[in-house]
Amino acid sequence: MKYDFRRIEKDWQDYWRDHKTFKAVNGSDKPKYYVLDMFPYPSGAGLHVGHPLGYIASDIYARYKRLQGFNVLHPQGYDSFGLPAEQYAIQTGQHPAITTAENIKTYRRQLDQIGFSFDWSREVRTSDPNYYKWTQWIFIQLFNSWYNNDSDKAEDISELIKLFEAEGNSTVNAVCDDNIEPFSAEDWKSFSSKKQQQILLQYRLTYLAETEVNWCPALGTVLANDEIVNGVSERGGHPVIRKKMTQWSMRISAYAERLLQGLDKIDWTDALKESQRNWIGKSVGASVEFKIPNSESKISVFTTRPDTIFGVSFMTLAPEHELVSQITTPEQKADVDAYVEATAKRSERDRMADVKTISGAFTGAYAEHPFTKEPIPIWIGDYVLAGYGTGAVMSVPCGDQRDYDFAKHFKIPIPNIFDGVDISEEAFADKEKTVIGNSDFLNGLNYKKATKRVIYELEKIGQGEGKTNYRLRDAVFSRQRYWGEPFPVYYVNGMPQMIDAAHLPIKLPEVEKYLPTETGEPPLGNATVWAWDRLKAEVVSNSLIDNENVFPLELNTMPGWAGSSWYFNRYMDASNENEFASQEALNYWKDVDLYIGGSEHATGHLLYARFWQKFLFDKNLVPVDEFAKKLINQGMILGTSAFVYVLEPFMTYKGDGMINSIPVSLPIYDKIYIISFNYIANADEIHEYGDSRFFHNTKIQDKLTQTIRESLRGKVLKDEFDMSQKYVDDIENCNVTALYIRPLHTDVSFVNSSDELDIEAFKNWREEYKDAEFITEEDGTFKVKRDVEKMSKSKYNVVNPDDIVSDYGADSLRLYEMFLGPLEQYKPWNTAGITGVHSFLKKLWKLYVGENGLHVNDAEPTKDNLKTLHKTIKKVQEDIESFSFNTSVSTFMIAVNELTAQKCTSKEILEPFLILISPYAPHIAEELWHQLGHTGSISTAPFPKFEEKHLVESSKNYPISFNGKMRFTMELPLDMSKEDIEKAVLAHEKTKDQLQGREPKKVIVVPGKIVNIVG
RNA sequence: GCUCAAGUGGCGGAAUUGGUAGACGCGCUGGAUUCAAAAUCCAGUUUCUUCGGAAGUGUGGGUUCGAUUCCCACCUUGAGUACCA
Repeated sequence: MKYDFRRIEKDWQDYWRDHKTFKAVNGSDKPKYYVLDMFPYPSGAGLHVGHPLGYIASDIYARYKRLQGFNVLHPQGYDSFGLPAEQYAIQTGQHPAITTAENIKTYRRQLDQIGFSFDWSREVRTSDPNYYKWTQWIFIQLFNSWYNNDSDKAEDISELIKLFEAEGNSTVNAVCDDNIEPFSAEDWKSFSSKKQQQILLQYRLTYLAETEVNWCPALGTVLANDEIVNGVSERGGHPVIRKKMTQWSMRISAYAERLLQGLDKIDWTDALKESQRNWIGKSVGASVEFKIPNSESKISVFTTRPDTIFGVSFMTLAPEHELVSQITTPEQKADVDAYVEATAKRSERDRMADVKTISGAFTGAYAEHPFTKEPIPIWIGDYVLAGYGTGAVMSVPCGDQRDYDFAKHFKIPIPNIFDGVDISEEAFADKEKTVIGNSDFLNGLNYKKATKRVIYELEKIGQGEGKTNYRLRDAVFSRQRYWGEPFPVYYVNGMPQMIDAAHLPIKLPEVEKYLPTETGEPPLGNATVWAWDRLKAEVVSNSLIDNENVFPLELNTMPGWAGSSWYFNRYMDASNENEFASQEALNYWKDVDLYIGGSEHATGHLLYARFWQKFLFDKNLVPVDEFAKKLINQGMILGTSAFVYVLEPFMTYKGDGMINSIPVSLPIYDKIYIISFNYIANADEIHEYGDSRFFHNTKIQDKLTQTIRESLRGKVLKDEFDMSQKYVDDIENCNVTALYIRPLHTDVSFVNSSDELDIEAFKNWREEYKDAEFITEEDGTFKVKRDVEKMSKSKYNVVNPDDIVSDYGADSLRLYEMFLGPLEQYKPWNTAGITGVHSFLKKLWKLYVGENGLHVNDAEPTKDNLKTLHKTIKKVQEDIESFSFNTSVSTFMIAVNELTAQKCTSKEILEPFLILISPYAPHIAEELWHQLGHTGSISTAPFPKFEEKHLVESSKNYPISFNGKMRFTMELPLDMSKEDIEKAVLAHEKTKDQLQGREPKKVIVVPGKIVNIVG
């Protein structure tokens, strides 16, 4: 009988489905264990071999825990709302609901054939109205809550209203908008309803406000900070600009401190915690208020170094700071306006790419030092960011390098306030060594004492206080897209009103055009049935809006992370129609015991989900305030791409109609090698910024191209750095600016086995390169260069798991993915290696089944049999518990090799061995288990018990080393005394050879381990 | 720039309370089987070597009887973050 994996895998997948083998029940005598994967976006491309890596690991763990006697919850679902699904729908010109359903079908088929032990009865889809009903419901809870700093938790908004009615807002210690105006109880009562609502919005945990947002014209939507990478959108790599828009936001900043503290009690990787800490960005210091003489305005700054306040020689405001226009003197107006305008023009990416150029302008205004009362010139400069702190800094050039550079550049005095420190070359920023001088009451104090003292003095004069600042900003929650959760919100007199929870879900309306617009009009604006009838409590036609009780509905939709911020709770009670999950279910499953997913969600999903969980906890809706006890980031499986190189003069980037400077990370290109570092612009677009000159001259460009071509012809392309270094001189001599060797991804179907590219086929495939000049090898062939990178359809390096499963089977795929290397590590995929695990499975099969059927019998196991089994149990158990799945696959291979060599047929050995391997290769294990005569699933068997006694040895093959180097081994009894071991070793012939007549200086004997002779 | 992680054969990787470096697998070489191929099985495979051995875990130092493992400095790669006051 042969190992017929196709038949076996299908049979057992059918069995599991028909018998609902992995259905988890809420409540059991067994202890609970919740194993969760980050649910996938069902993208149109389907799964590639990288996707199941984490699922396989979690599945092994879930199956292991079942064998250990736990009641295991191991669910799966789809994060089916959001940009990726919608972008795919737009590309293919279909409705997102249709493509999403199709994609989910593909995903499900692909997942099923890998043999996961998911409980599909609990499947969730974030785009399902029965699911997003509760996303909307949670949104309403957030709207109806505020953050009370005194109780340090979210409370009902009605409590806040009571406080306002009783004593105004002066005694309220809440997290709220910075620009809140104080009012009394009388004031509150006298306010119009609209004004009251406006004030409440400044306190609510989700609120509508005009904020500066990251607007992405190409995607037609705003993006959250974590959705932007290197100044361009994470999805598609489109430019992002700053824009003021009225948007829903989440007051996540209220939870900054608790999100930070909570990290200490969860078992997540240090790297991930570090990146969340970084994102929260706590810094402790003081806020200081600087008065502007003869003006109502004050400048408030945040500083971590209040101790250096006597070193302030100027102040700097961000160019966008609201005071700039007010305080600028008429003489400086032209300068300041020009600078503000120039800064506004620069894209985020430009600003990021060019942090070295110092620029700024003097406003002509002066502030007053809080202690010395000296006038302090007020400058503006783009090194101060509008979005951090107050958008203004007190500049202490002697203590901060950026202030120092700015002062040097604009010839502003640099007073020294540090004793015994030379600041003629650079600023002195070492807090630990600081001794303050020239600073009145701070003289002679160190950093700690001076900080304490100065805060005391500032508070005394009412011009400052100790303050903790967080980098974490409130999260923008509106998207101008179609494929997302609609807000349960309608507007009366421009003020948002929540729809009563009883009427949820508010279903996504049908629209004719669901494409986003570049101007920011949300697609829901095209819906004709999208108004709220308050009396009937239903969505009605827009034409009725003039009626007394019919109001417009919110046109924005929620971002992709809305649905993923609480889905782990829904799995606990996925079909509940009355609650997002019953308290009974929530109290039983509590939290995720093991969460596996990618590290790319560190500052997005994983932070937002923690935030919502803490909020739900505050509202007594969930029993724990951290949703996942342990989290593992699986590494990415990389694909091998093939490149061919083409010579190209640099093309201007016109994604948003703007001219950009150096393409630091232009994602529109696959990869760019810069030969020279200037820029060719069109003749009518000549700019000059700082040191980088932009000019245009086609003749020079042509000459350069010629030079490069001639230099490169016949050269072997080895690595891009050498290349650029080698030719950079030529380029500069030509006075020319830029040229690229551009690598193009190649479909491997044009590449033969010796890596030669069929250039004609390639050119037909990518017609735009019909006339391009490709770089050849010395022998004139077009060879591709291989490089390992992220697997992606656009890189033509995708390996489809379907092919692997059909050629080698799911068990081979599962074993191989684990065998590839440590789970957390990034590693390249190489299909060739799978034959190793596949032939292992065949050997495993042969161990149980011979030509004439099963050859397992009741033979008494030998000592060796028992030893092999028990050392395997020990190692595999240790490995699973430390998530070292790659080494347990090796252990299985060793065990099968040994048992085969031992000709083991004993059921007593082979049965427990099958249980051991069943989490990894469940299909073959079930099949053999069944053939051994069992009727139920192997997943209900108990995990074998390790017994030390089978591993006890009587002798040890001692390594004998000389000066630490092992030279030979000696078999000696383990109960031999140190002295006898020494004697036996010294008497050995090879010892004499090694010593060559010298006397051993010292002999180290570690019984049971090693002997080392120092000679 | 800062933070973190990692550097071991042709390749993926194994080995840490410091104790036989290269497990396991791929690839490669030779052999058996076969008309042949696939499949399977056996042997070998870090480098150098005068075949006795010797060197060897990014580089240079240190601690130790003994270091891939601990300490210091540096180099390289990857990831994250970036004028955060």
